[in-house]
Amino acid sequence: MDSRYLRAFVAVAEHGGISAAAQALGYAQSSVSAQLKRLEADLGVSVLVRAGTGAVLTEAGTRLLPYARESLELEERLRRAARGDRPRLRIGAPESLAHAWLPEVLAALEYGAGGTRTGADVALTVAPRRGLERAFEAGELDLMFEYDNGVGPVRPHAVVGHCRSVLVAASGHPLARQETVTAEQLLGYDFLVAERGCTSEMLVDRFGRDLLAGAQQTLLQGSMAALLRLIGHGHGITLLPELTVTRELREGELVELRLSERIRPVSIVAQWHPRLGPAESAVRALLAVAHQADPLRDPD
Amino acid sequence: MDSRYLRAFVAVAEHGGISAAAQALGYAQSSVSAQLKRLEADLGVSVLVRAGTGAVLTEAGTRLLPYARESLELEERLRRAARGDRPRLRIGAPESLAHAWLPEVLAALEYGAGGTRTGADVALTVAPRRGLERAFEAGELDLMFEYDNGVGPVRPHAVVGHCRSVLVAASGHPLARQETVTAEQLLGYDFLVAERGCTSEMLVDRFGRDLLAGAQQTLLQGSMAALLRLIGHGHGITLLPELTVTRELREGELVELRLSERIRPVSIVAQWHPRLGPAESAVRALLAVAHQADPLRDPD
DNA sequence: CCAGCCCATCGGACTTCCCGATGGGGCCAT
DNA sequence: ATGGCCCCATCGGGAAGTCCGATGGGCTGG
Repeated sequence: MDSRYLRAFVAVAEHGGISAAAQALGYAQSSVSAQLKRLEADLGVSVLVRAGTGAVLTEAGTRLLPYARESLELEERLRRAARGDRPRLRIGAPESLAHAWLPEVLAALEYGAGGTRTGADVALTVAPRRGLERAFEAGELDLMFEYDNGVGPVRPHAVVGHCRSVLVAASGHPLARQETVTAEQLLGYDFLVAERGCTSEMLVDRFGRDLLAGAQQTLLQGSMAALLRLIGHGHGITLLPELTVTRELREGELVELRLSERIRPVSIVAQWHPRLGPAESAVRALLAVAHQADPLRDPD
Repeated sequence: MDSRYLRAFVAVAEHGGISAAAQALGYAQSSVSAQLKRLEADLGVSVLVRAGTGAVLTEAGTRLLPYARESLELEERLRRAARGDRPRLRIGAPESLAHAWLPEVLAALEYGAGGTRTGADVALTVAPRRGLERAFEAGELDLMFEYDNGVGPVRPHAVVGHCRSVLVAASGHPLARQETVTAEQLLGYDFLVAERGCTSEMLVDRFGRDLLAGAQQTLLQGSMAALLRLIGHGHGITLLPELTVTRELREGELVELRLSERIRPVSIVAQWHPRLGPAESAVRALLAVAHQADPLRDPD
């Protein structure tokens, strides 16, 4: 099996046709056509249906595509490993972690947890949870950080930290003056949701769907800074991991609402591919740093 | 990059020489020699040092080898996926789990958790912990079960169950007559260790190294049945997850010693590769069955 | 119904691939 | 030391693969 065949197949899947794929790859159309024919002969199944308008994947082709992508991805890692290049570590994280926690961890890692440089090229991708999971499964990420709030399908993960969840608002917010705030009182105020799949699911988990259905919600994805600025100007309240707003609380830009019910803390979890190769040691160093920084860690 | 090159390289690494590799692969010696030359030209590094007695891997070759193996492994999965074959699920487990827990889970899985057949070809490998981890990282296992007793390096994993640890002995054992047994009293008796890395580490964790250093230990790996039979005949005591000896305790073949100190329960954890493809659904069904069967599960 | 696009196929030039044969070099027993 | 033996690289030739441009059939939309 030649990876050129897989490259051709992926290109056809992405460009919608053999001619377009050939142009993208720098081959003649007839060459790509022949490559796909050989691929199909090799696999023993037909992976494309040729039509007048282009080519679309058969069912077998749909099954093949993720494997083809992974195979090309692996070949890339293989070449890097053989050449002895610095390992590449593609990290994905939700914005609330990228905003406040991850930079410190990465900095501590790079400036040497104990003097040892990790020697990995880090590429950080900030995206909402669903996007991260998709990218991770597509092989576009080596290491992914998420929150674990106990909902969603079980996946292999390693717990790297814990964090309280806090309800925050501007210091001038009406609720900020109260000694305690009940869940029902929240209904009257605009609720800014930073990340679907984290904050909002935590709320559902805690208060039931009713709260979200009743409360006015504003979704503001992609800029934690903008969301916090909005909150700081008195536009609503939000629920976030404490570490995301540590600075803002310290500086007095935001205040924590004293909710009558305790909100369950979330775990920060990491997931990575078991066979990262050289990048594995960088992951271990990074997790060690994260573990050191965990304010709620068990002294086990 | 042609996978034939990688196959040739792996064969040379495994057989210690080009001639032997060629014979194993059914090529002429000169062909394998040329393939390796092309591989090195393609990668831009030399991966073998040729000697009079054979060929050994260079440093680059050592880095390359696991990637080459994974690549061939992936190609195999790719072919199966494209052909639409039943997914293959290679499961690894320590013997204490294979002895009593895993068969029930697999049976419940196969006879349909809710009527749905999983349609996966299961291959079960029973090996001690270290062997499982090595096999898993070498890509020879898709899914691995282990105990988590909190020691060892952090890895991504999913908790699938919990289990008490019990000290067991024959009903006629001197300690079996006592109302409670202290840790010091154990020192006088032969201690049968089933699996390095699980039972023994649990003991170290609980009682400190001194107990193990002081107690007479007998290591009996590879046959849980033989170990339990020995215990049943009065030859020593052992510490095992309760589920391993559920039947023996019920039948009265073994009795649980009532230790004065509580022994921390262990978690049963699973680890699998994030991109299993079609086998993923089989894993999920299996974990659901395991979760149902967990006697100590949180009603979360 | 025709222009335009897409894809399969063909023939030819070129390269790659594989084999058997040959030869150099190290290791070991004689 | 030296010859036998094994290992590997290289060479030449035949087979197969690879790529290209050209050609033609089929589908689509105007």
